[in-house]
Amino acid sequence: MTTLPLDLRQLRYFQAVAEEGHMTRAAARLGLQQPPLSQQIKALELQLGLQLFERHPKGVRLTEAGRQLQLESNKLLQDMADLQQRMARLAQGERGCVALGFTSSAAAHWFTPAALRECRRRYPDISLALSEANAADITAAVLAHRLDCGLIRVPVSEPPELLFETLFREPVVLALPVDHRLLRGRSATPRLSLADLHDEALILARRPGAPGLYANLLAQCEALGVKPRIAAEVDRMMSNLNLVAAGAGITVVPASMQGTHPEAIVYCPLKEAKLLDAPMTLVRRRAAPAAAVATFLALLAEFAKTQAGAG
Amino acid sequence: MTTLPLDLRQLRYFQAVAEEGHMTRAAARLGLQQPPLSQQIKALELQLGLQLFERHPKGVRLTEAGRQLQLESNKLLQDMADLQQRMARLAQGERGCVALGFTSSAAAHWFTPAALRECRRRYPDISLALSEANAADITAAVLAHRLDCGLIRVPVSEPPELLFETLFREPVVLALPVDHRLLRGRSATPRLSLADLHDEALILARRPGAPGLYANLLAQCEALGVKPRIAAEVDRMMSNLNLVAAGAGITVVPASMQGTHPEAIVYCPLKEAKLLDAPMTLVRRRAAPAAAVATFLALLAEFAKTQAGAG
DNA sequence: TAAAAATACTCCATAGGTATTTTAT
DNA sequence: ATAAAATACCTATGGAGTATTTTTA
Repeated sequence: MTTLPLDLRQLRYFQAVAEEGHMTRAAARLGLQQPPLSQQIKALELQLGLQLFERHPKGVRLTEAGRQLQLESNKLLQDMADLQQRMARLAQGERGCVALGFTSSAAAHWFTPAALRECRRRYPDISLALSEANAADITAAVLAHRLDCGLIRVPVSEPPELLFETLFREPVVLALPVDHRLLRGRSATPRLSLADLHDEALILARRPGAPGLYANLLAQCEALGVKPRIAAEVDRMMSNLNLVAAGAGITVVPASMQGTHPEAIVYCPLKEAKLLDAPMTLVRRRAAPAAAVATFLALLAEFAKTQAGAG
Repeated sequence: MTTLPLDLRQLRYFQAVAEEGHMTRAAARLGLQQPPLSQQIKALELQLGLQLFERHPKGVRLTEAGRQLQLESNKLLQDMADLQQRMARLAQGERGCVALGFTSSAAAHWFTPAALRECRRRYPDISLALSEANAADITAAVLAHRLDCGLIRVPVSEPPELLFETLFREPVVLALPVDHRLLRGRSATPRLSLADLHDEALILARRPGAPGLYANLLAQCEALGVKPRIAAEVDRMMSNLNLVAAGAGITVVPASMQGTHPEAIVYCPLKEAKLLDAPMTLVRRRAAPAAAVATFLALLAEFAKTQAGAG
């Protein structure tokens, strides 16, 4: 005998009657008439094979079995309501999981950690799965649904299924040792030009698998006939600045990195900054994202506006 | 917006589809056709505002939200099944609560603790609420639903709403000190008569509120013109035997107490035992008892038969 | 006798069935 | 081209409403 499953509706009705101790009042509270309520209670008693209420002329009273059911079904109904609540939060994007990839250069910008911190603060039930990789791998992972979205600088390829959105562009600045000759006899932070780089010792970060900021810089110099000397090639932008601070040469960095080694480095605006500025690019699939991802993307967009103002 | 409650049926359907990864197979497993199943799944997705499955040409696959729902609803469905199971056990009388009262003389008989022990062994989920009181209080408590049933010896009143059932009758025996003069020059345990009590030192247990065995004994003696001397009055039957063992006199006890102080007391059958035998009486309401009480009563009846054979 | 619950019936919403179309590989 | 899911439409079970009767203190 495979007994029929319990009916949630009947349990809810039962709860109402148990609390009111009165069929008619319980029916009113439930927004229905007394007879169907009596019927459902009776059906429940029949199915369980238990008398749940003693009928008295001024209402009903729980039997021992009824009291037992009340105790045990209360928890169940609560769990059910909780489940519904959690699902609603999932649907509204207040809960869920976002898989985000970023390049090391995207991670280096204060925007990235700040946005993630804000997401955790505002949406503690959105869990962020973070991973760092180069732009090509991130693009492939988003395409393959292994990631929901990615933060990169310059896209390396643009498959039609993906959307590349520039969150903001960031100007670049020249970084020079405080005692560099280009600074002598000028204002504290003079506006310089690419032409000033001619014959200068230049420090570059070359990222494998991504034609980044420095490829662009060299192309622009070549277009102007300017020929800097490559003094060093390193693998992280922060290393550039360490070398500049040591007086090994000059470099170009996103403006957001200003402030590193303030005692040893002077950051100067560059006339051609617009030609060189570094984008922060969001990669995502064109298809509508899951709700939690949408929430995260909205937060990123909002934060990007903040950054545009601040930059 | 008070969202509609979740539908358990849809959750069960969802589980089946999630496990099968295939609408048609899941429908077969659930004993229905594919279209209504698809409809219910769609309705669930619509209500939650979440896509639960990705539709593929060879079946369906859970989305991230679907996986979440699966995890959380699994537990809920399990809890629901458990609740149903527990209620079924309540209905079948394998679980529940029995409030039992007994007099101290009922408790003194091995039958009572043995029956309770057996009940605990066979039905560990039936909880026994035990209380000791005199027969009058027990009768009143059963009448007032404070107790489900009671074990007493001689009923003190018999309200029509209550049922008094003699589980078994127990003969009484005479208990004499081993060196008593009635034993001299006879067989080891001679059959004695009430007439032999004439002028003997008799030890009685007088129970307040219950005309018990000893009131009956004195009445029978009087009817025969036999006049024993009352040597002592105590409040527990066991005390009688202690005094007999000390040689203070003789007494009459239910046969079940034979074996106490075997080195000092001789128990002799009594010719008039039938007139004096002590009943074990079950008190209960005439109305049909709760299932667990019925189970307990059945066990008592079964045990009483055993006792009848053993006695 | 006067409340509250139970019963008798009616109606309709919807779960489920059947037939068919659409979809995606 | 094929297997699976979606859609369209129909049927019927049963939940809920209305009117009435029964119950019990």
